[in-house]
Amino acid sequence: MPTSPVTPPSNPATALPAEARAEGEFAGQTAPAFSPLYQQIKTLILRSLQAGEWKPGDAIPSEFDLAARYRVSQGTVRKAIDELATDNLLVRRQGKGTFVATHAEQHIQYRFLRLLPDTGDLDSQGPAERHIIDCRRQRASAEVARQLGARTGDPVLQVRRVLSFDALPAILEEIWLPGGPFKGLTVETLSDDKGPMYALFETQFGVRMVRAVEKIKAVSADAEAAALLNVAEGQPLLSVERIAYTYNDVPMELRRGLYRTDCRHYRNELN
Amino acid sequence: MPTSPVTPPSNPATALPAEARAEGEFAGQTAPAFSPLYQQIKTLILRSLQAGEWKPGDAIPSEFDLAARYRVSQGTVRKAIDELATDNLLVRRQGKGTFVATHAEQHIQYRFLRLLPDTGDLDSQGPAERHIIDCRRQRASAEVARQLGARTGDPVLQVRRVLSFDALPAILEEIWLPGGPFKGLTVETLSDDKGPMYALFETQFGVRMVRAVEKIKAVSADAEAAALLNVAEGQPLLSVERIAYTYNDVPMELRRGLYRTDCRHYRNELN
DNA sequence: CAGTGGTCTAGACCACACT
DNA sequence: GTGTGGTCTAGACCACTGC
Repeated sequence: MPTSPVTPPSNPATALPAEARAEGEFAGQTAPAFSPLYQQIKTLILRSLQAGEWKPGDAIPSEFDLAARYRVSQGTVRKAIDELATDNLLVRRQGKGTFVATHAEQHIQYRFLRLLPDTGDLDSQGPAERHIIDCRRQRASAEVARQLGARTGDPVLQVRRVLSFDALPAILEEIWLPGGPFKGLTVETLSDDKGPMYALFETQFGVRMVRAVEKIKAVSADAEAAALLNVAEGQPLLSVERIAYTYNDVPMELRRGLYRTDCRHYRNELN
Repeated sequence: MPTSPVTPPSNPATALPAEARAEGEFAGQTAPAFSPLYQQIKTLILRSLQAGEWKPGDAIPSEFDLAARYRVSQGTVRKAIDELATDNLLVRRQGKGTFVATHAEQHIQYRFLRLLPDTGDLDSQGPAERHIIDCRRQRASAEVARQLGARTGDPVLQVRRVLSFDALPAILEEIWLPGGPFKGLTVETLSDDKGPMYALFETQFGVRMVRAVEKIKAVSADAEAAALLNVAEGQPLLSVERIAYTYNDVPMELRRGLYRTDCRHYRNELN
């Protein structure tokens, strides 16, 4: 950073180098509208994350370095990073640095799974046993395509599996993944892997799930679900339909789970 | 603020006036541990909220005034308020001030209700029609007492009601409230009131619900629920058990809802 | 216009982790 | 010790609201 540190206070928004000028873009219809500097920095960092400049688990440059790179003050970078950290895209560790969030090496086994034992104090249930039922290449139905932001007939992978806790089946899941990003995913890949599926997606396919939206209903077990979950046909089950998104709100997974809730419950905190 | 503005940088934690010294307290067992200034300020503001110094809907003093009052810089107050705002305890309005969050005059009809129509674009469903079934004074069962943080046999109020959308019953709720804080609550109070129940709690009883935790299960409709919700007995329903808390994590309401999810779903966002 | 929150800066110092 | 994030300050200026 040869020039700036002592530059007098010019308009900082226009003082940004080409890389940092997220303001101009193209401004299709709506007026450019004012966007604070730290928001622009946030966008730039996000772009680097998407582009894979820093991979999950990596440390990103220090706040000071980033401030120099974007020609802003450390405080401004800090505010940008703060927001990315509360979105769980980055993780700060005092004294060490700021890291790209990752599903691997993340102690929480299942990032988005909210099913807890009714009695079990805390997460005292052992690790889930996973059993893949099948993994098929197929074409997206209109419904699946719509939810994945794809077109009807696009290639998709369908995975079905059962999760058990203490040898008791608890969850039957049906998962759809877009064929492109997940080319090469097979039953073997899934079966051989230990650890969360989302960690596998990161390391093998470079796809990091960032957030998800779920639609929950109560349904009756049909014959197949009843058999696989070892309950009577017609038993009430929780149906959890999840769409998971990568960076930039791109949907990358559709998942429909049927949860047994006779000894477990879906826990949700409301603020 | 006669003295400080130019005071040299002494230890700010000990430079606070008596009111602001949230550090010392009594430090029962654990070492006092370091807590940043803005956390202490946050605690002090919280205390004023609990004490009712500023009521829901009121504006609190400006950041500048609070900074003077606590003898810290505006930035420190700002950070404290920031956190309280993201916790939904305060609401910032640029150019106007910072206000105590309230359920009344809050455009969102139901703060904690996550049930949405499957198709209805957005919140296009009309306001809910409410029908109180009964409201009884009784003694807390062991189970209810435990969840409300009370003792078995303590006086509680039990309310049952049905919520309907477009004349179709959708939710059957059973609500338990501690007798003390809600003394004087009657069927009439509830029936006469229009607007969210939590708004009534605020204005009539000075109880503001701040956060809640829900346990969700799938269950079968029993005869009574089936009749009230106009479904066949045995139909799957969503059971939503909610504990709502006021300031300081004090539980103030236990609520068990049975939701019809044939045309609606419980929506949850995961980050 | 004055008052409020919102952004940005620059510099000081603290707490923590590594080496 | 060096380098990182974490806290705190003080002052400048911008954007919004309402008189």
